[in-house]
Amino acid sequence: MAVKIATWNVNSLRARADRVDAFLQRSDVDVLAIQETKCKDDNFPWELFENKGYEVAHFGLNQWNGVAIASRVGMEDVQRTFVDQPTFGKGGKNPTQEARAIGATCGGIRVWSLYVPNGRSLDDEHMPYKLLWLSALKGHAATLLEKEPEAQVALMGDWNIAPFDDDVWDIEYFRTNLMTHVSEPEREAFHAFEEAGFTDLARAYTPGPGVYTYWDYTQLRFPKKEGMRIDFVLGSPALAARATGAMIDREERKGKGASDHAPVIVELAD
DNA sequence: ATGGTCGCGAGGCGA
Repeated sequence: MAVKIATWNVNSLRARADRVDAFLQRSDVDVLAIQETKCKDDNFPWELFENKGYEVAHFGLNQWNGVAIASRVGMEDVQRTFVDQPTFGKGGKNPTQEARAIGATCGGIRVWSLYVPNGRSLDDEHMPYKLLWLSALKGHAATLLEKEPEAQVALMGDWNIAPFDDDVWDIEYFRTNLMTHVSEPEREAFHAFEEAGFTDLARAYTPGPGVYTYWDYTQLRFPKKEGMRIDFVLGSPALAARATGAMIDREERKGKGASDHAPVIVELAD
C-alpha cells in the first residue's frame, strides 16, 4: 500500500488545532509525526485525530517540547524516549528525560517523532547536550539496522541542524554571528546518520537553494524568504527504496496563526 | 525605534 508520511513542528498543538485539522484534511497523510505539542496528556486534543480516523500516541511532560505520532495505518509498540537518551538539567541540576522522542510502528514502518535539542548558542551547555543526544540517537538507529538490515525506519522531526550551506538564506550571516545549527560538530552529528545508512528522503524531490522548512517569526523572515531547512525525514535503506516523492508545504507558513515550521511530506510506494 | 514575534501562563523562559 502506498502511504504518505509527514513531519511537522506545530509549535503548540492547542494553538494550531484548526490548522492541523485542515492539514490532515487536505494532505491526506497516513502518518504524521508532530513536534512541540507543548502540552501534557491532560489537555491534548485527542478528538482532533480520532474524529478523522487516526490513532494517536503522545509524549508530553509539561509546557515544553512534547512529541506525538498520528497514524491511520496502525500504531504498535509505542516507545517514549529511545535507548540511552541523554538527560538535561540547567546548571547540571535535576537532570531529567525530556519529551523529545516517541516511536511507534505504523504500517510496518518504525516511525520516530523527534525534537532535537536546540543548542541555544555555541558555548551553552545545551550544545554538548544536543550533540550527545544526537550521538545516542544514532547509536539507537544503527542498532535497529544491525538487528534487521531490511528494517523500514523513519527518523522524522525537527533536527535543529542545517546540514549544508544552502540550507540557510545566508551562511555568512550565520558564520559572522557565531550562530548555531550550522557548526561543524552539529553537521557531523547529522551526517553520522547518513554514514549509518540513512538518507534524507525529501531533498531529492525538493532541491535548493532557497528551499526551507522554517522561518523565524521575527524580522519578517518569511516574506523576505529568509528560512532554514532543519526538518527532515531520514529513511533507512529499505524505506529509502520506497520513496517516490516529497514536498514541503510552504503554504502552511502563510497567514495568521501559522507555526514557524512547515510540514515535510514524503510519499512511499508499495 | 539598538527592537522587531510567538506560546505558555501569569513573570520569564524557550525558540
